Amino acid sequence: MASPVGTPAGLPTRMSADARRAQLIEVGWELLQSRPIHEMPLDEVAAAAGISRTLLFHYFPTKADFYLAVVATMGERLLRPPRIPAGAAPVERIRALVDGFVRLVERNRLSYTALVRGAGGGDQRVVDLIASTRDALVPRWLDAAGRENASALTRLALRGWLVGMEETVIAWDPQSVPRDELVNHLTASFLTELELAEGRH
Amino acid sequence: MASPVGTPAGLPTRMSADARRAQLIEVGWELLQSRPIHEMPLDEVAAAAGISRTLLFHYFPTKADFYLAVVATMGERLLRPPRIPAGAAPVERIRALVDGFVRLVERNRLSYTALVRGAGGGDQRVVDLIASTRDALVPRWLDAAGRENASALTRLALRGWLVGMEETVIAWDPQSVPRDELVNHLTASFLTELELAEGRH
DNA sequence: AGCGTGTGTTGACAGATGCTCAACGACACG
DNA sequence: CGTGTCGTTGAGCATCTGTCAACACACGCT
Repeated sequence: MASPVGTPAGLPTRMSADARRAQLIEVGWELLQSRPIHEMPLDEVAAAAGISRTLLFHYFPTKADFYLAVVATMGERLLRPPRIPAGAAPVERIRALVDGFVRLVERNRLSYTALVRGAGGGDQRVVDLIASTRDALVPRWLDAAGRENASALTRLALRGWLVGMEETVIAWDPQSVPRDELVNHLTASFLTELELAEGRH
Repeated sequence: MASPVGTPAGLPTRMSADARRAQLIEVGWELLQSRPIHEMPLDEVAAAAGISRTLLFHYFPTKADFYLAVVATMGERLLRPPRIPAGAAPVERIRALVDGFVRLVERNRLSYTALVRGAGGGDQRVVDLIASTRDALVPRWLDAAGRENASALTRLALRGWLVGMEETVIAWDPQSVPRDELVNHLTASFLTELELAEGRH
């Protein structure tokens, strides 16, 4: 067995509770990127961390809890809101958000898909987590566009638009569509969709 | 145990191979609507069908194979293309497609979400199946809009749009957004998105 | 220093589930 | 009536999740 992840050289096994938790989440995250959750035995997580399986259950009562913790932690880390130019026009601010997301996927394609893949994993709490994460995104984008008090239709439509954008960027092949073209289109698409939804509320 | 599903009264156990396969898929489909795949033990499927677990493995070599068969069969049944008015204008034809999908979700919300939920189930073949099903949808919508030879960006954008629409309709709450408003918006949104994508290819 | 308490840690065990194997039995056909 | 094909099954194996009781190391108290 290779030396445990997150420990200097396999020697020290005893850790503080917080450090252990963090390490386990880190290890789980590594493994999750190469295989879906139900193909990831806790045995392997424990082995990769250099501890016994039992200890894992000491920190996370069930496998689902562990999975939820991993997804929640990494979701926060990945979706940390990008900086948007404060004084710029709405177009530029939206473009910044789009560009930020495209860059996110470019850099972490594997991680990101692994994260979203979890939505179907089956655990209701994970589904809810992803749903609420998406919900939280809508006001942020609305804010960047300089809108407030959006109608129900607007919020619904933008939520759908965001999911569509996710899919678009993930399915995007840089060889057939240049990056600029993608970002331009998505930016214009968002603003158009917003106007359309607001125009008839 | 209740009388097996798909048999007259629990009496006859022996069936033709095709009938048995169909019955098992039907049973699996019923159970899939109330819980995700990995919470559906094959024991229960077998019990619900009134057969032994072993027989299930006789027809489907692995659980994943069984699941794939269920998703494929039901996907075809659900996504049977709706009739679109032949001579009508593109707007009306797109509206017909949108309306058809909304109705589909209205009638089979549970089934539909159960089906898509499988995307994350982890089996690569199921993921591919759903992806290719979505891909196949793009030309159909393009066709209804009277477009051909779409650019790569157009196809990519519309694929994303379709996924966004899926999400929108599933998340739609009829109490806060009237049905007409939803259909109108989605119809206009599609056409706008199409124009936008084509305008700069 | 000695000792006890808290807590990180573990091996052994139990229950569930995917999957295999060898055999049984009913129906068709010569 | 014999024979073989094929639907069917019970028993068994391997893997994985989750439990339990006990061990060991650190720290506070006298």
